[in-house]
Amino acid sequence: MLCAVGFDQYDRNHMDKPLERLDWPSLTANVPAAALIPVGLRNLARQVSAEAGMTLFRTGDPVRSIYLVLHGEARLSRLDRHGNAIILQRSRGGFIAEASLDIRNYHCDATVSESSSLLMFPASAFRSALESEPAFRRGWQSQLASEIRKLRAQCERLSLNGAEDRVNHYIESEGTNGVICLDQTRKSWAAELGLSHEALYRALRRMQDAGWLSVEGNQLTLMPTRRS
Amino acid sequence: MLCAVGFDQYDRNHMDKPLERLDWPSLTANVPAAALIPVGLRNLARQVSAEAGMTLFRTGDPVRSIYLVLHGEARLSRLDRHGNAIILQRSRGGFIAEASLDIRNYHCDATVSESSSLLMFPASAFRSALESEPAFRRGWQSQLASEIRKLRAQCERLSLNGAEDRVNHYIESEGTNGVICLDQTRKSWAAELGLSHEALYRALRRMQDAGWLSVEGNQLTLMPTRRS
DNA sequence: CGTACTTTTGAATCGCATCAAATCTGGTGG
DNA sequence: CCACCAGATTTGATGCGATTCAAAAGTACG
Repeated sequence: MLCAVGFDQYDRNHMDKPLERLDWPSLTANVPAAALIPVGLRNLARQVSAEAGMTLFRTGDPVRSIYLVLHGEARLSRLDRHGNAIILQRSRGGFIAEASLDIRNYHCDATVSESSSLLMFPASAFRSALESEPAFRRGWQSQLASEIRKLRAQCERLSLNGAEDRVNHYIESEGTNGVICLDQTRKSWAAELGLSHEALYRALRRMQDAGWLSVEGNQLTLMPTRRS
Repeated sequence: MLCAVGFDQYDRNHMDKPLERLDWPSLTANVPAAALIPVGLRNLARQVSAEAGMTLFRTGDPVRSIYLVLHGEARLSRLDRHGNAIILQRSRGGFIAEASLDIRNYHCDATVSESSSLLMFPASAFRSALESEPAFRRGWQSQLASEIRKLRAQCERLSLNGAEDRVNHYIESEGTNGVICLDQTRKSWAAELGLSHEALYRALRRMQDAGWLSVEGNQLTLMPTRRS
């Protein structure tokens, strides 16, 4: 399912929209991270499209570009010893693999999980802009710190024993006021929670039966009556 | 076991060594992160000592200081709904809670797990130094990125199902060439691995019996014969 | 020497992973 | 439009492994 060639080779043939057509102001409504990019760096961006399953880069590839997901979703993953992919990051409307900016080679694989459009920035120009643009740099540091907090929450969640506790923790930490609208399939969510999809289905069922959770399509609501 | 007052109040009575006595060059041998600190910021540091169990700050406290662990160990933790502490970070010879620099209030508790000495930097001066000192800023960004990679490895580990797989992953990713010297008790390590301490003991036993792991005190060695 | 904590082993229980299978869903091509 | 297909969703049955409770032995520290 994965593309056999790296994105750096592929995209030369598939760059579809000239960059001039990019409506930057309206872009930043859906992709707040785009607002950070200074104008000089914007002009060096290449806009690319990718189909589901395509590979952006692989473990060991040199870090030449920084990717910003405009629409769709990109994922960072690694294979465990049994060959199962473990998802390390999921980005919708933001950067992917921010932490690779200061290393030479990637430590993970990055793929696109649905039809997506992205911006690619040359890594060297990206680093220079961070040096010369204080506002950009502050925003970037803030992104890194925010990613750290998110990952700590993920670790906290994965160290909970029960499936129901993980669901509860996810909704409370990733949602707003006990409500969340899932942006992925349940199967994929199960993997993010470190559960088999069957275990997740059953946990959701139990929580509904206990009157603890309300499910309407992709919108999940924790009932205030039994919130911890 | 936790100290009833915040560290900001406590330390005024317990600052033991005048800062002048700090031997910065020799310090950086054990605490590489200290080498990043520009001289101007060094002079604003307060050196403090803390006994095992003392609290540095609590969830909700305003972020006034940045802590650097010189000797000993500091931990970032949160309580789950059952009242069990979950360790989110463990720092020996480095910064603690780096990601809190750009937020107003802490999201975790920080405690000292053994007799330790630390440096406290005023958060505002720390932020100014990051603005004005390019080398310091680069080092800091690199620290943040490194913390992200470490947390991703931790998430990857916690999403492995078997106890033996987690032990194996820990030694391979935190150790060097399949060898690691534990810097904590096994009980504490078990919690970091998301396991009960009994499960960890049994996993270690099974791995030894299988000739897969060699244990000599705190030094664990994965046998090359059966490395994945 | 006593105390608190870690280390270690045992036994019972519970929950999740796994395998299996049926249904539902969205998207594709005839 | 309908048939079809791949993948997601959902439920059931089974086994294993981790948690839990219990207890003994070892260890560090005052």
